This record gives sequence, structure tokens and C-alpha cells, in this order.
Amino acid sequence: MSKRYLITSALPYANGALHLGHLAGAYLPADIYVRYLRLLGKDVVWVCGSDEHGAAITIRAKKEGVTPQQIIDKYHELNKSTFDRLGISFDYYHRTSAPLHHETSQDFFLKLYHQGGEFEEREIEQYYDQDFDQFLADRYIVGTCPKCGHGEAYGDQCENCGSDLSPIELINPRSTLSGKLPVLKKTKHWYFKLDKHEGWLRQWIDEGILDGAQHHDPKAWKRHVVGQCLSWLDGGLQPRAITRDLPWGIPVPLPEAKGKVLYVWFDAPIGYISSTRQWARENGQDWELYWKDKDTTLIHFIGKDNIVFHCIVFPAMLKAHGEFNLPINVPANQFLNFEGQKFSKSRGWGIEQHEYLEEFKDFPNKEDALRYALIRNMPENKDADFKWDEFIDFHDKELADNLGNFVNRVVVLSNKYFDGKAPQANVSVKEGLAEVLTLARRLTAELDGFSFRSAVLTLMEISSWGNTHLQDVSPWKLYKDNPDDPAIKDCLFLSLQIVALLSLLCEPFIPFTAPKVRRLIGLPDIQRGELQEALDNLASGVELLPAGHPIGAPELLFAKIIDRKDDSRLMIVNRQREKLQQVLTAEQTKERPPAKPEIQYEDFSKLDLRTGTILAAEKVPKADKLLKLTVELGSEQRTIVSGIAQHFKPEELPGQPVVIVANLAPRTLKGIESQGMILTAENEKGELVFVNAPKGWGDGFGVK
RNA sequence: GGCGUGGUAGCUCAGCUGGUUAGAGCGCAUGAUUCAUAAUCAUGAGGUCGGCGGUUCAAGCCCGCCUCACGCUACCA
Repeated sequence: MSKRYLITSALPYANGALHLGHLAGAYLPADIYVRYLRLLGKDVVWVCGSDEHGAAITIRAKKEGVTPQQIIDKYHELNKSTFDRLGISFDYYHRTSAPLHHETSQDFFLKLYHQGGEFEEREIEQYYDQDFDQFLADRYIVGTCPKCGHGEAYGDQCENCGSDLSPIELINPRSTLSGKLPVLKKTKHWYFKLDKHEGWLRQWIDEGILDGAQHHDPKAWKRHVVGQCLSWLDGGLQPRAITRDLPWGIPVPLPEAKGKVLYVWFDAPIGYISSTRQWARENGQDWELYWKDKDTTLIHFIGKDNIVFHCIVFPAMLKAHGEFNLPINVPANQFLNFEGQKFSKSRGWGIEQHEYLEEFKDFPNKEDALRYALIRNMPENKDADFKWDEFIDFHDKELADNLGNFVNRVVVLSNKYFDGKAPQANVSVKEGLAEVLTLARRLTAELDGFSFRSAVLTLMEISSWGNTHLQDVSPWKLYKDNPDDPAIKDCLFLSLQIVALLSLLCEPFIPFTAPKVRRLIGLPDIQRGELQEALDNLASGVELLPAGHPIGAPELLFAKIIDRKDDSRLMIVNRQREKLQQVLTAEQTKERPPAKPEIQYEDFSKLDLRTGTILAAEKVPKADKLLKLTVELGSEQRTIVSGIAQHFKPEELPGQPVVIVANLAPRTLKGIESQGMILTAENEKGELVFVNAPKGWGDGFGVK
């Protein structure tokens, strides 16, 4: 058993709010796990913080006409406080703009630099803005997309067609700083030699062996995590640039690196370390014990987009440094969809954490209702889907009808029959609750294995067991015959023990409800380590709630959403459903993209558009999207390679009239020279249709 | 095209290193019950475990081929 635990959750990027998918991916599971460890009395520290560097933040600041500092302050506060309100119980939520983090990152860099062998320097050509006298990050350059012709494509990506680009590919590139044409200029950067770590990484991930010793059980890692890592390693690792020419970030601590900062991916994971250091400072602790002691278990909670980073890149950095522990497990979650589709801020699809709290502010138990729905549908091994229908079902049928109702039944009956005191019973806790204890142990085992969905179902099974037990004994029947029947006391005594146990077991999942349950049965707030104590007590036959213990007045834990007498909660949920409908409706009548910049007739007249007919079509080998077409143009035939294989079957194309661009420069694709381009139109669903003259109209005639 | 992950009851998903009649929750049907938030409890119906072929005494689980979904990647003139 490990002496202590260090838990991390992915650092949220401080240029936007987080949605429910993020919460379900990296924060809620970690919170459950950490709360559970605390209940067991473990020495655990859970760190997180805002990731506040990178070009995306400076771009956003520029767009909004504010400083980067204002952006990160805004989202740091927003995310931090939202987490807090949802009961996400970090031990420390730091930020990478803090001086301590800069110092930690620079020290880390220097250690590797001076140690030698980990870095290499490379000269590359990069765009440079002469007016502003600085190199331009990819996103600081805009131009015409070479693939779709979109006029405002970024240097790393075109937001119109989604292509990944490099700044060099852009047509008519211009700097977003000065608006002028940037020049290519040489610059020097440092690269981390990731490739040299390939060997041990493979053994570590595949077999769990590190430095010749068993480090962890590779079978305890999720399949999709190991799969993706090995796939990456098979593809071969490349050195990665760790510096950038950018005015925003952590300065590279070398005299010859003026104006350069650490690439954000390099400093961000070090944020886990600085967050721990800051926590230790403020709490009089030794941070190094948590990062360097062999008896510390390190676990990273992340989403699947971060797997390679936390299983390959960061471990390589830590190993290169030499003093740090490597993670024992990286239980990455997959993605959460929202009502069948991906979360999309721009589309307005989905709901952000702080929006939820705002929209549901009049909803009782809004935090636990959300947490519960997300846990029940957590994307542990495959993508999952959040649906409001299920939100209602989980809340009403499981939290209210099963758990809430059981607690209520027990409290009501105790008040009714025993004047609000735990009865004196004549039953063995050890025997009477043996099955319950087994279930509780199963629950803890599931938490140990990061199976949060199963664990929360087991919680419900315990509550169900209580309901069944009540039903089997039916004390209300016995009471009619003989109010002093000892079986009534036994039954309620055991039921109260179950409620007491549930008050502890439910805390990691629904921490806002747990204290309410405690109050209902007259117990003080939960103490660290109390679950471990309770389990030990039950195992040795000691009750959690002694006879005579005062029980509180009954009070409902969960007000149901589907409630004949009060539809206010349903209204709140229905508002969300309506919003989604509106998004869908709006998209059907949606306006089309704005026209591209004006051109002259001469520009247009350069195009030679002609009618033609497809004679033959075949699939291009080893390409998903390409078809090789032979097109009749009247006076000649052309070979044209077109990216339409996913829309049309080759056999249905011969005879299809088309319009082609006849004077487009030839281009070789997958070894075939394409002599032109077929015109198609694409709608919002991505469906393609040919632009053409009627069949048999004639080939090779001009189009204008 | 390559790689990874997944395709199990109407819906959402469990099924560890292959081993007896394939599981859970919801939904559905029938019954019991009334302490409780029209809650609870019991019983039942419902599956060619994506398809085809193979290995094995034995396959949902292993192998091959095919197919569909998601992700990464190549291609998209």
C-alpha cells in the first residue's frame, strides 16, 4: 500500500469556460477518487490550475481588445470558482502565470539543458513581422487557404475547411499584428529529443517495467490508453520544439534566447509540480515527498485528447530530469457528447459548467443531480452521451426513489415507532449486514479500479438492499399485530446502520447530499478516514449508530423532477431542451457564409470552365477519398483525380455530365496526374452534388 | 489506405487470463404491499453476443477476412 498519493487533473486552458464534457472527463472522476482516499484516511494531495500561456490566449486578447492578463484573470477566476461551486475539491488550484511556476519551469529547463543530451538546437525559417520586430506564431499569420480558398485561414489551421496547415502554405500571408506581408527569417529553437526515450517508454507502457523493476500493472491501465500509446510509439517519436518566438509565456532562461518563451506544452505539465509546491508552501508541507518519494503514487486524470502527452511526453520529461516519479496510472476518459452530438460552443450545442449552475440556480441539489448524471454516464471506456431525459431518470428513479426514499422511510419509521431514537435491538450487526458489507467492499474495489459507473451503481444496490430488507420484514405489518415485536427494532436498527454507511459511501459521488443524510440521522460531519473506521467496525460487528442515538426529523433529500404537484423543476429542464430545439431550428434556416472578397471580371475570365461527361471512374488505391475519373471534353479526354469517393460509387458515375475547370495547373495525387477539377456544390450536411448541364447536352463547351 | 478503440436484450452499458442454462439498470408485462416522494418489493417476457470462416473438447472472449461507428493519420486542385 502506498504511503501517499499525488493526484492531478488536466490544467484547463484559461481562454474559455469548461463544459460538462470536461467535467465528466478529468475533474469529476478525480474528485470522486480523491474524496474516497480522504475517507480512507490516506495522505493525498490533488492539484490542478489554469494553463495560461500559448498563442491562443494572445490572439483572443487581441480580438477582444484586451490584454492577455485580462483574459487569463477572467477565466482563471471563472473556472476556479465554478469548480468550487460544483464541489470539485482540489487541494490546490494554481495558475501557470504565477512566478513560482515560471521559476519551476525554468529550473526544469535548465536542469535538462545543463545535464546535456536531452536537447538539440535547430535553425528553422519562420515568418517575421518587420514592423513589430518579432517572429510570428502560426496563429498570428492569416492568409488564403490553399485548399478551400477561404480568405481568413490561420497559419496552423483553416477554420473553414478544417485543414491543418503550415504558415508557409498560405497564399498571400499577412501578419495579424501589422497586417503586412511577413518575411521568412531564420530563427533558432530548442528541441526535446523525445525519440531517444522510445525504448524504455515502450517497456514501461507495455509491461509496466521501469529501470528493470516492476513499476505498475499494465493491465490496470485502460485498454484504449495503452493502445494509443503503443500506436504512437510504433509510428516513431520525433524531437519536439520546446521554445517559441512569442511575447507571452515563460522566458527561455538562456542569454542567447532573448524574446523566446517555453512552448506552452512544455511548461503546462510542469504546472502540476508548481501547484504542488505552492500548496506545500501554504500548508507547511514538503512538496518533494509527493513527487520524488518512491512511496508516493502519482495518478493523472485527463481526457483522451491528452493521452499521448501524459503517457509519453511528460513521462519522458520527468525521466530525463531524473528525480521525479512517473505515473502509476493515467485513467483517461473518452469524450462526452451532448444529446447525440459533440459539444460545440460556436453552435451553442451543450452547456457549460457555470451556465448550468446559473440556469439551475432554483433547482434543489443541482450540484449532486449533475454530478450523479455525469457519473452514471461517464465516458470511461467509450464515448458517452449526456441526455436530459436520462438526467431526469437518474435523478428521480435512483436518487429520489431509491436512495432518497429509503433514507426517508427509515427516518420516518424511526420517528413513528421509536420516538426519534435508534432502537435497542437484539441482532448481530456482523451477520445482519454481512451482505451489505460485501457490497460496500465491492464498491471500494470498484473505486480502486477507477470504475466509477459501477461503483455508483453498487451504491444504489446497497440502498436497494435496504429497501428490500424493509419490504421483507414489513415492520408496519408487524406493528399492527404487536407494537413491541422485537423484529421491528431489529429491522430498523439495521436499516439505520445502512443509512449511516450510505452517508459515508455516497460522499465521493454526491458530497452535497452526504451531510444532509448525516444530519437526518443525527451524526456529525464526516471526518477524514471515517469510512475506513466504519468498514472496520462493521467487519468486527460494531454498529455505526448505537441504540438510543437521536434521529432527526424526516425531510426529503431529493424533490422529484416529474412531480404532479410541482412542475417547477421540470420547467427548468424543459428550458434546456427547448434551447437545443432552437439551435436545430436556427441551423435549418441558417444564413450562408458571407461572400468572399470582391474580384474583377478579369479574375473570373481567367477560369476556363467547360462541360464534360464522365466516361470512367475507379477508386484510387490507398486513398479513402480519391476517385480517378476519365472525362470526355469533346476534343479530348482528361484524367482528373477528385476527392469525392465518399459520396459517389465509381460504377454509378459513367455518363454523369459535369463542369470542369479546364485550365487548372496539373497536380500529381497518389502518383496520378490530375488535369483539372470537377465542380460540385456541398450543403450544410456535407452532401455533394455535381454542377452540370443536362445529360447529352454536349461536351467541351464554355461555361460563364 | 494505415493505426487505435468499439459494435452484447427495445434503450444505456458490464462481461477478469476462453469453461456449466450470457448479466445489470431503464423500459415492458403480471403479482404483492402501503412506512415512504403515485415511492417499494417479487416474478416474467426479451439476445443467431455486427457478419462469414478458422483454431479448440469448449469462443462474446483467440486467429483471418468483411462490415459499421468514433479518434489519430495519409489523401481531398
